[in-house]
Amino acid sequence: MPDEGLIAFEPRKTPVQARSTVTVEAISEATIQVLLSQGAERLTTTRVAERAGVSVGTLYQYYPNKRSLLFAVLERHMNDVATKVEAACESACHKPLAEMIREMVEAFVDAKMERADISVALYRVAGDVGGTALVRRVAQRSRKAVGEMLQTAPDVKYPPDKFIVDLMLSAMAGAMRSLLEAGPSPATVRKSREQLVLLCGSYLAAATAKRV
Amino acid sequence: MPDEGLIAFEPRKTPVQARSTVTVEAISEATIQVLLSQGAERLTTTRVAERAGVSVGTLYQYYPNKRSLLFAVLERHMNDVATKVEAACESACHKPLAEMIREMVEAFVDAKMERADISVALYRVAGDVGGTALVRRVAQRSRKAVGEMLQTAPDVKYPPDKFIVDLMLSAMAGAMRSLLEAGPSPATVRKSREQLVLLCGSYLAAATAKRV
DNA sequence: TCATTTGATGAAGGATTCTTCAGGTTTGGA
DNA sequence: TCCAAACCTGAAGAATCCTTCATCAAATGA
Repeated sequence: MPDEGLIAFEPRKTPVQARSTVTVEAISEATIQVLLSQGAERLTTTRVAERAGVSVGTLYQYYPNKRSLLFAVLERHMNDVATKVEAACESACHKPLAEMIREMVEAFVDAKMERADISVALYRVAGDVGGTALVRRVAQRSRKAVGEMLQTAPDVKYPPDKFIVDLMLSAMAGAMRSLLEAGPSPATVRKSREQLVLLCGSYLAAATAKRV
Repeated sequence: MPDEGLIAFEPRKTPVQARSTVTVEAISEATIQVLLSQGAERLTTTRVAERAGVSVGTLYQYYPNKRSLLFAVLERHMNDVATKVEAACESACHKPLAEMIREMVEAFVDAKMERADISVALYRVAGDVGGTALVRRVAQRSRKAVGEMLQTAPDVKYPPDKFIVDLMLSAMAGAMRSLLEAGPSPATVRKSREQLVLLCGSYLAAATAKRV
């Protein structure tokens, strides 16, 4: 495993004036753009700064190094998605299983699509940057939320264990990734959303039908 | 999109003596090792050569550049997996749907696990190197094989369209990826294999139950 | 045996990249 | 108005990295 965690990831300085808040936001956005237009290999601190319309020095005032920049962008996006999934799970408690799954899946798909560009861009760096660790940590949040939601389903005899929920979520994420990377039309997205509901729904129905 | 295809990917020279065959194999293997131990960012032609026990010059005798090296390793692995899935599909023709799915899924899981290290290593470069394009091209082979297999199922009224097969395969691949990256125990692999059969099986059963 | 082809070497050129820092500009409040 | 804090700049040092090529070693087969 590549050494992770040995590098300072914390932001170096927090914006206090409005001016710098704009700058930091611009850098964040530029990171996505460069990632999309040039790829991870050609992503350079200088290039990001240029695209953001600031100098490299400015970038290093807020991020101690390149990895921390990528890490921060990745972290923000993943937290956004996880938060929305959690909210959906909360609001779907005590409903029938089928409805639960629908609301959860649709929240996930919508969250991803809201900033499809970010999602696609980040697939390119999730491997480095201690990405796998972060992905797992955030995935666990979703797993927990889904698990707790399922406990409250009136029509579920044997609530599935962590393992099953995990598998379902990773399958859903995998299908979503493949979809996003293909640059789908709105119609395709709608259809995929429906099919993902069916995929997760039929699996969970089968997996909760009898004791495992 | 990063510029792909503008670079020569073809091997520069094909081994003719036994000596060089060994060398090329060693380089290929060293690429995996470096990828696993150092990560994509720190993968260097010099480092790969060193690990392989040869000099950089030798590496460049067979691969015109770094990307072609990664591309070749990625391509070989994906073709291996796709070939095994195709074989499974062929042998499962005319059987009941449930059996088809089982054989296909198990072939996929086994193929991935056979060289789990390679699979994990390659997730780290699939984003660059024109990987997404390659992944899509190879995925299409599997999709075609699965689609044709399903045509012969005696208990399927409405054979699913490409779209559905695609979604199922990407979901399966996504779950498998998440599993592999977690470094699973043999027991976990067995259970996952079973659950993946259930996931794909219940989805396809649901998706072929009525006209879409 | 020996000439030809194949394979291997690794120092060095050329190009990028990450990161710093000394010095300048802008902002906000006293 | 004026000063201290916040913010920005971009040239340049130090470290890698990719790739080539002139040169040497091994194998092949006639």
